[in-house]
Amino acid sequence: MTKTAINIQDLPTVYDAKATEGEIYKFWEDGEYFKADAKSDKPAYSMVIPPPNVTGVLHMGHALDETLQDILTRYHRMSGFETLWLPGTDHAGIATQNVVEKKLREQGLSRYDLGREKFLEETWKWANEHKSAILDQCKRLGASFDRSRERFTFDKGCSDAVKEVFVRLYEKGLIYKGKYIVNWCPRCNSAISDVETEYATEQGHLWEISYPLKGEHGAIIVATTRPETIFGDVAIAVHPDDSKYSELIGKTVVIPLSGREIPIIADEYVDRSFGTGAVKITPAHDPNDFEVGNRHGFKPIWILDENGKMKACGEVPESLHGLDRYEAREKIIGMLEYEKFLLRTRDHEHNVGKCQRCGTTIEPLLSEQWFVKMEPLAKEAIAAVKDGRIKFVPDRWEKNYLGWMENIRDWCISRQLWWGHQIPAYYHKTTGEMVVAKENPDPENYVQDSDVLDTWFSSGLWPFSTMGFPNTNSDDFKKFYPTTTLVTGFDIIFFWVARMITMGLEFTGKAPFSTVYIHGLIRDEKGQKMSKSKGNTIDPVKIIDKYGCDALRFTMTSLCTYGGQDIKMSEERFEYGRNFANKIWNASRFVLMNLDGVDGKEIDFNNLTIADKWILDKLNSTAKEINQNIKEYRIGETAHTLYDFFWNSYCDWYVEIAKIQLQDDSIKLNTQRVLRYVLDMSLRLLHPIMPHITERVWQLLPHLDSEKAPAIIVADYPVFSEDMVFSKEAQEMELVFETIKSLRNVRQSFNISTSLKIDIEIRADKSEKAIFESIESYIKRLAKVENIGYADKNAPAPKKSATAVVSASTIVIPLENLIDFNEEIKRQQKKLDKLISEKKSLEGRINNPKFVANAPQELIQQTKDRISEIDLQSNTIEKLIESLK
RNA sequence: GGGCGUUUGGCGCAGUUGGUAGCGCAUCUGAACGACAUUCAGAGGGUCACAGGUUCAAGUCCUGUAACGCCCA
Repeated sequence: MTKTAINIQDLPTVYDAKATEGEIYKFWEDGEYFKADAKSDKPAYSMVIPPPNVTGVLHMGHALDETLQDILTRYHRMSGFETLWLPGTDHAGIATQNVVEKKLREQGLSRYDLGREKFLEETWKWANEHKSAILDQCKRLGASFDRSRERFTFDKGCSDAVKEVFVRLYEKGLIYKGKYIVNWCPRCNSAISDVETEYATEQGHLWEISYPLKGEHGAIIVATTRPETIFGDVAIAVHPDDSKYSELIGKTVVIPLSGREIPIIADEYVDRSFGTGAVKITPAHDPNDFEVGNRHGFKPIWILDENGKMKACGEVPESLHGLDRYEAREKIIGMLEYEKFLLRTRDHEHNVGKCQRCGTTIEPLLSEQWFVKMEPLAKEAIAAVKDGRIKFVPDRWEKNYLGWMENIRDWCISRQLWWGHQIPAYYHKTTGEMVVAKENPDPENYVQDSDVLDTWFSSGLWPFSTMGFPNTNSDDFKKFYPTTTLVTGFDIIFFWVARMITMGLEFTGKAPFSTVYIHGLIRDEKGQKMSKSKGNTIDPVKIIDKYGCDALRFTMTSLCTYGGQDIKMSEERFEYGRNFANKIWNASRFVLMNLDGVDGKEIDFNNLTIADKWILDKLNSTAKEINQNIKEYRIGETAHTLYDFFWNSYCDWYVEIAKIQLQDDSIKLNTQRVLRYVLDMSLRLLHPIMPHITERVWQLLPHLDSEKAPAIIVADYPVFSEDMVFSKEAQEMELVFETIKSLRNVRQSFNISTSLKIDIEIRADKSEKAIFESIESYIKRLAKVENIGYADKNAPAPKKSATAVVSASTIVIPLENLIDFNEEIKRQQKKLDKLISEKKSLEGRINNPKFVANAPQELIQQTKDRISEIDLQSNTIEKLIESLK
């Protein structure tokens, strides 16, 4: 990594990301630059990573999320903060258990064959093997997180925090155990929470079934989407005001195929317009029916088991025992039809709950579970967002969050799994008495609850369980909690963000972060979600191999919008970042190759050319804009601004001009200093987004004697400086650009080869003559001009020439034998038309008395100035056209 | 049903307080050069979904409509 070891001339002409990035990352690791110091005096900036699942492999979503966090981390590290980005992984209860069970199945085993203890051993083994794989992959992304603080949601510290929180919530009455209808996944064999249930519209049927009245003729017709549950019916309900059924209320009917007798009841819950207006009540298998059942004091009857199969119980006909719910449905329909109980079958579209993990249709099941009482916790979580302690970016997500929080439902936290934090509740073996405590009070006589907690319960503690909680006196907790920013996708606002906020406020009294930065999701080029099953994923590691990490980062970043729109991604888009990295590389090569003899002194401000001042001014305003953009989380704009500055200002103009200035011994040294300075500052500005290439070049660059930083990663981030404002020169440089562009345009219009040098005659306006004289060398080189002459502004327009009207002046290019005058007339006419239409619209304004009365003075003046400029130019062009005819 | 988002050149998208529409890709034309062909120079291309309204002035603010997408019920 030392400068002397490298011969600048040997640097490859194409940037080799692969050869650079690993080496640079190691350089940072060896230098321990990612390590945060809890004892530092600097103000803290901290962030915790949204812990990826241990089961996961790095995907584009991580790549984006981690890149944005790394940008913020690196920016703050360079801006004087003691910066901690804390990495870790999530034990991912169901997902991990599924993976290990699948592996067992391949060996013909189930988890029950192993038993709980052995199964957990296996799972731990698997988790330990995979725990860090995804974070290792993040190294390829350049992630500058502090691996010495890496955590796992199931490690000792996090487990202690979970127990502490569970016990305290229980003691406060905020955790309770009870029998309620939960979303049950028959495949995962566990309860899941409301947010883990997704709804999909499905084409189903509505079956109308006749329940005969007991002891008399007649029947009541009930419409249902789930005929297989009739054996669990405890009543038929109708609306109390439904005259159709009023005389049936209180009568008894007989359940078809089973013969059990149930009453007809009245309940306002019934929707009269749905089906026949009479519904069956099955409290054990439907959430609404459960409520109705409770109101009327019915005992629920279970007829489906945890696997979604018909129970072998007295209520269910023997021929159906053990049948899967869908098989049973088919069979029951047949039986009902045969027995003439089925009156009608209609198509019916309805919403069906699906398990978010495996897509299996949810079975609402009445069972005993643990819940967190959310309403009391939500109060503070709502207040914290409303009063601004926590800010969402973009702010529209605030509404989304508040809407959910304000209608919060209790959180089912128990899962019938083995992999996870086992619930710290203990039951007496004989009396059944329950004790909730961090440790088993008496292992001889008490057994622990067999259920485990929802993974998100531990994720909800992540910002403080990782900082030492429950020990709130730890150095990390004191220095880095609360964290500053949380960066994540909108898809886990409810799952995770909301829960961290409630838990953080409850247990630390502080909001766990002050800003939640929400970005969009990465989709494929058609806007579809990427998924392995669809086969439309893009592997970030492959992209890094092919285009380079910095290219990946820059491309992704540039696609972020302030509104957090989803990003449509296709592989070709990474060429954008790769090309930019290559541009940086080559501009740097140019500068490095031209720094021979440069000293370690600062720029001499008394010996600056107009171009020097322009680029310094431009750099300065760019730095200002970038700092502002990052502070406002306008990361996409940050990328665009830097791209534009570096490529279009520095490379396309300043470097080209510097080539001229380097030929002039009186300004050579200072030009070298400016070249170096602007490159150095550009690299720093770019570093958070493109860390590797900027560090690489920075290490090669000779620095000022006063430079203290050993690496760009810890160098000062550029900020706006009053000393670097050169408004006048920046304005005057416009003349350079306009002149050169016009001349190039003339050249292209008349097919004049670039190898042919031309002469020009400038008819300069008084105010511009001096500037033209000072920029002659630029014009000569960049527009391939041999001789520059001057003439009076009002001299007659010469024949046989092309003309460029630039600002208040006119440039004549004599083109004997080279020019087709009809072409020139056409060219000039086009420009004239454009000016005239612009003038027309401006005049429309200025002639409107209301505009003059209301518009800001500055704008009025601007408009007037522009009109006179147009007058001047169009006048010149008109005369020109006349003379050409 | 409620809420949110999107609709801008062929494609993908920017456009922060209202002040004459920008970028990348693609297209067309041309290319001397010791940083770079992953490059350079030049050019063409948009009645900003639609209909009203506010304003001197609307892509931008307000109302409504349509299409697509997401979240919640």
